[in-house]
Amino acid sequence: MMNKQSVIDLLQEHGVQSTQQRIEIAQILFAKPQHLSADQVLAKVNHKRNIVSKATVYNSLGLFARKGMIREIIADPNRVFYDSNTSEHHHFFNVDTGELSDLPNENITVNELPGLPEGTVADSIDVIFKVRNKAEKPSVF
Amino acid sequence: MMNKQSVIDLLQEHGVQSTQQRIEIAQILFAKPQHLSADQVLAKVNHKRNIVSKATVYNSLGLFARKGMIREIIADPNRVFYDSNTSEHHHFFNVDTGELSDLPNENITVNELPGLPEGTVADSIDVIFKVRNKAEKPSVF
DNA sequence: ATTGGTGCAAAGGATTTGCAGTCTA
DNA sequence: TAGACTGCAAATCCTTTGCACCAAT
Repeated sequence: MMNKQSVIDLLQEHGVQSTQQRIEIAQILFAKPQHLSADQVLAKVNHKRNIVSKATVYNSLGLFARKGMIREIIADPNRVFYDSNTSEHHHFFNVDTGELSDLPNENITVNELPGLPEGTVADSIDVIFKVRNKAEKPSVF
Repeated sequence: MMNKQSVIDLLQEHGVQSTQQRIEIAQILFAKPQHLSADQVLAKVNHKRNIVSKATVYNSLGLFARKGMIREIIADPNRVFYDSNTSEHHHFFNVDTGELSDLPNENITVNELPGLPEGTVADSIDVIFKVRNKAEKPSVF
């Protein structure tokens, strides 16, 4: 678990005012590289006692993502995941279980891009490699 | 606009029973290669008169996607897009406007994968290249 | 006739919002 | 103290569901 002072420093580096709740949330996120949904963060933060409200968790995660502290991963149509690992890498997404895992970056190459859409600049690239459980026989609807 | 008989054939090829509403929806989708959300499809289908209900649009889009007629694109946390172009290709997503556009496939290479997660098999790969509007100055929250 | 499809409205789940109270700088 | 942040509950938005009616084979 990242210590409190490191978290405060991290917040400041990213221009985010540090508050009790933001520190709690950041400590959960940066405990290790992981993918958590807002609800999962809420559950972890409030595991011991109720320290942070749902609204604040959502607000903080959105803020952290905008500030580049964490990365938003859109893979599951039902919820957004936040990744505390912002280094270049991509993801496996298990469509059966909804689990996300890391995909080493070396295996994906994006060549020179010919033309971005009119009047736009590159922001980021998300690669989602979808996998299914092997055992499950494909459901024949 | 794809004619009615072609749509009926397409449905049959994919093992989807053809009905009035599904034909209406498919005609919208396959009018041209495009990315539409459920609500956009609903609006287009019912442009003239109310022919199809919201539930049926959602059901049909889900069915078409499962059957491989169209492709589901998860890029915008707020809604799912459906792409009538199922050939190998990826997407640009403008985070400012929420617009999706095609990214020619040649520019992305996925090398051999070392290890998929335990007990899983490959399903598909989605690459979302996020872009921002050039003019807009980055908002400094 | 049977089975599957549709429509409606209500339910559901994730995320956001409004506003009063509280904390940080 | 002023401005920013938080908490709570209500509000929103997209999507799914339950169930009665209708259509396709």
